[in-house]
Amino acid sequence: MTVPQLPVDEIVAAQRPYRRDAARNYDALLSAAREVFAESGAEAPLEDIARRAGVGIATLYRNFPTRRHLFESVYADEVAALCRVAEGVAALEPWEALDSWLRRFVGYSVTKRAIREAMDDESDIFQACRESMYRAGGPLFDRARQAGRIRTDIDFDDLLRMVAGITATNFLDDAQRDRVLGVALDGVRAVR
Amino acid sequence: MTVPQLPVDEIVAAQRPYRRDAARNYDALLSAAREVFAESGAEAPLEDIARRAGVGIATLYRNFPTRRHLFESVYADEVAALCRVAEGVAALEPWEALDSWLRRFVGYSVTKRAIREAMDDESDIFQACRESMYRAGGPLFDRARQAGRIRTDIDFDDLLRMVAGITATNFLDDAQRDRVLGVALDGVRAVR
DNA sequence: TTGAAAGTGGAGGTTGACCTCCGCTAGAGT
DNA sequence: ACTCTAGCGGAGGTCAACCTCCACTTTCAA
Repeated sequence: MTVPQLPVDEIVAAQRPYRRDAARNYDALLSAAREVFAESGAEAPLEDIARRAGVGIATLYRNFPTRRHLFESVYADEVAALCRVAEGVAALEPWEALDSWLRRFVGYSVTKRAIREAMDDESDIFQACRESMYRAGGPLFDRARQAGRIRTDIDFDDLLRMVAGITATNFLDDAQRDRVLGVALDGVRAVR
Repeated sequence: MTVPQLPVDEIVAAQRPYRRDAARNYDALLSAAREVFAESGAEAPLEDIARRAGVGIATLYRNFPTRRHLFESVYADEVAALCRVAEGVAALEPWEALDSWLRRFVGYSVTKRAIREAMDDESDIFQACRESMYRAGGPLFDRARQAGRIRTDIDFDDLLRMVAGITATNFLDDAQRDRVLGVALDGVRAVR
């Protein structure tokens, strides 16, 4: 694979241990954490996560010295996946491409919701994530803007936060979330 | 005052104890809780809240048997305030009235952010809050819609959730939040 | 004014999450 | 195949939040 190496990917790769058993445990912990955080919120007992991963609590602490470290890794993992999606939609028509990428946020919002409150924008990992999002989605944004489909008084960061806020909110059902997101995005289109 | 009695007001009034010392402690606890939740998040130690209210921990538990009860009361208190605001803007031009009411959400979002994740839509209090919001803001919405200022494929619940999501999100500064909210609301206006 | 009833505070027992320690296991390199 | 080391598990000590209990204080209405 010749995927361009994004900041998140580097960080994720650097964290993953070398030995095969250790790497397996690391992966198991990461996906167990994603599930447990989504189900029980960001304050879920770390022991639950270790148990679900089929791993001792010590192994969890060895890989992720603090709850914060684990958070950041789960988050980085999801961001990386989201960035990969951006490549997949690059062939679409400008507004379509951006629009469909933004709508992918929904799938990742469960974890994000649980994670967000404990996350401050200052950490290195978070910076890397933000940077990655810019690289992945920024071109789509620029292209749509050049095509005249985006009003000029909004920037990419505005847009990201808007969508993040909406997708992280509870709705009655997915249809409502999509409808609301669509409405907000209509506001993003070029006026006139 | 001949303010129309909203569901929240009833519940808030019913909870407040009769005796003067008890009522004073109740109020102190409520505003201490609002502050502490805003500062330290929804998991803040209840003892911090009791201390800030200048009250024993037992008094807190007597008034609010569980953390959840306290949450709900703080939340109901804020909703009540927000509902009162809706009367104040009723004189404005239809879209202006709705728009300015929605923008008041921002002021109450700090607490809401801390509270939301622990809040499920099933509780009686939450239902009462929702009901109150409808009564307070629904007319503004209907009026704006009748004036042709709101697209017809969105309802009031959609709009509430959209704004709640955006206002509960972290932004670089207030200017960014306002800008993004404005963009989303442009989407809410009648298209064409 | 006074006494009954409602309310108060905070010490301390209980609970459960956190995280370390160390004897054991399994992978990597020769 | 063998060794040596990185990695493993989970028992149990530590710590902080929760919440109850009860002797004392305040309010209120008669």
